Amino acid sequence: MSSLDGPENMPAPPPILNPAGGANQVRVRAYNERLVLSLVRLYGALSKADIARRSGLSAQTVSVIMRVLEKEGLLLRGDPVRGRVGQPSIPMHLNPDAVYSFGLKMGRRSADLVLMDFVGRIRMQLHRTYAYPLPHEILAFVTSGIQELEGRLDEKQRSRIAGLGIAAPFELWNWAEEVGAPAGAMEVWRDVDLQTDIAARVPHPVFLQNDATSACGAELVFGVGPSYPDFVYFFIGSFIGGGIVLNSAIFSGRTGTAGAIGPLPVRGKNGETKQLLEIASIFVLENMLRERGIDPEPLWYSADDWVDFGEPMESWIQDTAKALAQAIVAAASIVDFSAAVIDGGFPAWVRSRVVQATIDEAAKLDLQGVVMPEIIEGAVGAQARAIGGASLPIFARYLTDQNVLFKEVDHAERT
Amino acid sequence: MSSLDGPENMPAPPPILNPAGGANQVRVRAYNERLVLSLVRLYGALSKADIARRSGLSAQTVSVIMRVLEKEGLLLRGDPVRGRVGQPSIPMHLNPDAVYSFGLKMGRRSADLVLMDFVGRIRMQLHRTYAYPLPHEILAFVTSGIQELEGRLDEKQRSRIAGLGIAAPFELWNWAEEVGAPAGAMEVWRDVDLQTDIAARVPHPVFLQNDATSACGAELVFGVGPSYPDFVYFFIGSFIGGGIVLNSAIFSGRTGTAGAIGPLPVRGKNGETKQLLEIASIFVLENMLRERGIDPEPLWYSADDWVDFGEPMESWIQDTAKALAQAIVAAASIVDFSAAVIDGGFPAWVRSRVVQATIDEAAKLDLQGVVMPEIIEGAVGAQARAIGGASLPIFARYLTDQNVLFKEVDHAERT
DNA sequence: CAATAAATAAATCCAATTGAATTATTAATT
DNA sequence: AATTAATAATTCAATTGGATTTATTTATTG
Repeated sequence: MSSLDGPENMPAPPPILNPAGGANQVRVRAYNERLVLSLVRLYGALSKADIARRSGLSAQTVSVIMRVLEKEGLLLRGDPVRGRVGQPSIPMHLNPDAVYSFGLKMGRRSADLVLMDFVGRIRMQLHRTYAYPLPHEILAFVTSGIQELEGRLDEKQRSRIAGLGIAAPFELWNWAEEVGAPAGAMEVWRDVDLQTDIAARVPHPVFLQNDATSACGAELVFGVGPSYPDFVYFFIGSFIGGGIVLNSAIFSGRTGTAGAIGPLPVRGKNGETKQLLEIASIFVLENMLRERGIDPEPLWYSADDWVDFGEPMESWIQDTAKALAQAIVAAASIVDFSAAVIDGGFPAWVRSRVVQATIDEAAKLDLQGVVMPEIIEGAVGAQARAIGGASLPIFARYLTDQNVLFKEVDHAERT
Repeated sequence: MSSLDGPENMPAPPPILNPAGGANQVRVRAYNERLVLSLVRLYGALSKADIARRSGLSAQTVSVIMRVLEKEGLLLRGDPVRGRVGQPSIPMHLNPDAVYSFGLKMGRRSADLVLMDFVGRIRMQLHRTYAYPLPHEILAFVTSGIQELEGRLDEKQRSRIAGLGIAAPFELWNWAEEVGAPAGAMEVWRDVDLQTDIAARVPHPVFLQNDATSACGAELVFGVGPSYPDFVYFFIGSFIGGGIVLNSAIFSGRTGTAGAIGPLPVRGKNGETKQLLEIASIFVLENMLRERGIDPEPLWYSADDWVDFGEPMESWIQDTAKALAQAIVAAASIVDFSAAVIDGGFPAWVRSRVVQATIDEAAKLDLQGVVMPEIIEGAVGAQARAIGGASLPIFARYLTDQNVLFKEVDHAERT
């Protein structure tokens, strides 16, 4: 009954535990430094004494660590806080200019390259639209783009670039026709290893993650994450995708596709079973517009700048909300998420209407016994994917997403 | 857009990070000791050099740690392994008698008390059936039972008892009538804190966990866990319940009910929407038997000893398999589980037929785009809940479920 | 006997803690 | 207004304790 009946009949079980799990002083210091930076990031600004209280470390230890971090330029001291008994505390905050990171969002209709600083602000960006993406064009965009953006930095700033994080869809060759690519044009992507190809042309560490997962990560770090320890996330782009946050950490799963939620079966308008992505994707809206003779191109110029497309958009929002509501109930039946977060490559006013419609549709469903999550808007917006991508190099090097000492980095790194 | 626009407009975000997250030497040693024990447990037997390689620690460190653990009686040395060049290695394994632990499974129809050893073998057990559980009877059963079992141990053995782990259903008062309890009889449970009440009467640390989650934990540790890093688990008791394993660790969620899966909506025989627990629970079979004038009592005498109930059981297995198949597809759409594990309070031959029927039913569903998990039988069996309960004190004190240094224990401990 | 691997003893290193001292402030009292 | 007490932040110096490094011993194969 048990697999532990003794050493003799053990058929050498596979190694599941992290093989490099041991702890020592060097790793402890590295971990504590990341912990300090992460606490400062989470709270915006904290004094040494604050950090000592929150980390459980001694004041002396924190003092030493933070002095080092300040000397390295990662932390800046703010104005002393007076008004309370005792020596005034000196809040320390992240130096926004201490670290920069590139984020590349590559999509089915457009690509974005952003330069993000240490506190998550976008400092520069480039945007490009296309009918469909081709490897050599993407490569050219990212290499020339990085060159251009780096050209606007001085030597010192360039030395502070932590790397490039790519947010890209998996299996681009699927559904190529639905987005209007010529048959077979996307097949080239089957043999492309974007991470390796870009790493060969860029003098920085390169990271890669699914685009929706990246957006979810941005929401976790810069959006509603601090208020919700776990949530299911939907990002409506030309295709809908998603992500899952558990215990304040991205859960990407064995195959990296956890929370993909695109293929989730939902009941369509006429009672037929459809996949979520066949309803709640912007390409569907695009096709609806085209059918009615409306030019859909403005969808891709700038996500923050849609015009009101009237009836067809109204109809798309309704369908999308119905499908999202069902997906949320299904997810909530498996895991007791505290929130369902909805964002997308569209303006805030569209997002707001999608969310409200989803709340209304969810109320119509049978919720007996289900712990329903709060259905809320994402706080990051259309650039979430690029921001999430740009976060990858920073987190890999300076921050910790959880209080885990020796977690294996689940996104491979190439230098 | 970002929540990090500066310290001035931060409304003090809630503390999500573990407040006691700092690392120091004492904790490092405690962690490394647990890591060594966990590696030995996982592999059955390992030499010091093996542990050094697998943990990444230096040979000397491992040597010191394991000598201490051997001195404390937790590890035993096996026969030297010769046949290879160099000094023969000495495999070390857990001393089964180093630690004992009580496990109490309290259900709607029966209770079990087991004494488990350090390697997960049941050494003694008591069983009791009832029409429905009442607090004072459970308390009497556990206190007298522990007294009786401890009486069979000598003084030295008694001193090695790590604690008592309780596996019990949440919200016992729900569905009371369906299992034949008189209306209102289960209401008393609303005000009972079983953990506290038992802790007051038992001289050991007491832990509490949902019964299905406990069974899932037993499967993770003593069953298929070593072969599958993540799986969704179903335990068919008088009510069906479940659990979720992610990254080789139990995920119990914010409210402790993740993977409860009982209220999952599924389509019933006649196309109507039902909750999973209304179909795939043993109480349903019990009622079917009673309707046909068959005495259902043998269901509860011993889970390993059912008679073949013929047609009604056949019909129940079919219904159950249909519902389980739908639940598995729903779960797989959210998380890319590598397996769906089915076990229950019934004999292995029933489990085997349920699993085969579920595999057949799943094949009939639309699986387009879904990463389907392997549907397999649980390896632990009917006692999984009690074993999982008994594991709680052992894990809390001696082992680590993941390579997480300072995880907060998610089951409260009372001494 | 040479090569190899396991195991361990001794010395060294390093980061966290402890305890005491310093500094800067507010609060209370004269 | 001046003085004293209390409090809190920060840091210096000494200590602690566990991991690593280096070197040695032991046991085996070929």
